[in-house]
Amino acid sequence: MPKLSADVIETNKCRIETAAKELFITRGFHATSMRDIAARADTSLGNLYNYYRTKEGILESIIARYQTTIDARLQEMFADVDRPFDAATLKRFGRSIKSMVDEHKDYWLLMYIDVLEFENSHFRKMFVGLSTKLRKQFASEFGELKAEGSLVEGVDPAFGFTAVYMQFFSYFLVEKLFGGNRHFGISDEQVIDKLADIYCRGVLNADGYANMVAAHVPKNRSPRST
Amino acid sequence: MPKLSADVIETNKCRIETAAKELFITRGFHATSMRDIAARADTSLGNLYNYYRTKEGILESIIARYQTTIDARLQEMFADVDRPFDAATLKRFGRSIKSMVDEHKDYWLLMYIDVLEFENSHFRKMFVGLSTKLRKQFASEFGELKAEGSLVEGVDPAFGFTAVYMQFFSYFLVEKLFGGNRHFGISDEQVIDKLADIYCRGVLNADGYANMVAAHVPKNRSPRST
DNA sequence: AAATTAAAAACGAACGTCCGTTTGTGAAGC
DNA sequence: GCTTCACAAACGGACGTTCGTTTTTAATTT
Repeated sequence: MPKLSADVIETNKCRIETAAKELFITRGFHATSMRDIAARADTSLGNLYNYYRTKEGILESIIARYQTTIDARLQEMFADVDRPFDAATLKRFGRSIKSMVDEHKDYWLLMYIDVLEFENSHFRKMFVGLSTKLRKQFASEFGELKAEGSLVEGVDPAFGFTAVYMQFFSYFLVEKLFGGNRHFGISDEQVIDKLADIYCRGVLNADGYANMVAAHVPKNRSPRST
Repeated sequence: MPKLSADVIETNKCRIETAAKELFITRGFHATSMRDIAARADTSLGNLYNYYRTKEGILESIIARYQTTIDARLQEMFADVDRPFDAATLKRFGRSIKSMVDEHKDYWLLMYIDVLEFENSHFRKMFVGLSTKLRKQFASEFGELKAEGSLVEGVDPAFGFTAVYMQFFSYFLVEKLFGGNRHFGISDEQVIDKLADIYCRGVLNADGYANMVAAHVPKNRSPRST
């Protein structure tokens, strides 16, 4: 009764969406025609409508497919953060964000398309309640910091982590998508280092900061260190 | 011999560009037609081509007109910063950025149009060499901080100011354009306060921070009472 | 294993609409 | 009275989508 296997259908959809994505991010959604997409996907105009109801349906499918990839990637990055305001951990986190922005540049361009042409309707959930999500994610870590008395009074660690997360994120977006070209004046690696230091110093009190530094000297936390 | 006075021409161009801008930012550049623009500007389709060579010419004119406005606004904001890492000054600066983003939301949407459809060619200069510009802008202020020995060792104040500037800026862009909806979990005013505090603490050393606080709290409303 | 079959998939022409731009023709201003 | 501005009609093409037909497909029957 049905004719194409699910695998083949998936392969075809992938080919179409890859073609569409490449066109969308280089010339925008409205400036890309269904004929362009068909040609680049090596199929016919009419056949696109066997897979998607409308042109916008293609965009939505691309975004949905990406979303799960990005979500998994973010979870992985968060799982790697055991001590949120340990400078070395924060630097590692910053490098992860750099990789994520680099590797999924297309996705973030789609986000801007969404902002402009769909009032960010597909991506809105990316930022709403962000600090709440992070507070839950790091509930035990933040609790520990508070219990230790390592935090500056009046500074919420969930706020601090949201801030440094968004700062890394915005920095690399500007660098990769806006042609920032070292807009902070130093290399990406140095930006990560300096930001991590500023945030640790801004969130941890004198005791907490000293403990953090001390805890990291003798310990051999990362297999990467020599 | 020209026929319309320069004033009238300017007025007409303004009317056309205002109409075009409103359409561009609500539905995107390619999704806006010259007919739409003509209708909203209360003129005829053909007449648009007496003022602009192409549709893209309208966009370029809008951007150019805005650019001078924004540049002046930024200069004004910077001029108001006498002591870059005084918490109260930094908070005032944050509120300025909030106002600027609020009042010129259109401009920043045009920036995203530029990123997507023109590879950011019109806006690139906004970010290149940003920290260098700020270093020049605040040369004397930064020098003074260094001379006083108020700075944390290894932290460049020009870097710190670039970072906090971009942080404020990105935060409000996400709030206004991406539907962030208090994505830091607290009000804009509180975000400004907390970020300013974190950055002051991250950039100034213990002496510098104490001096800054003392210099700015002449009354007995002491934040350090506990 | 080969032939049959009916539904799904591929296709491209066709549809109606809208696009950016050009052109020609009066109206208005120095 | 010549130049410029305003306008609407017109042009050629491209748009997203539909539709009818042909081809492919995999299960079913020989």
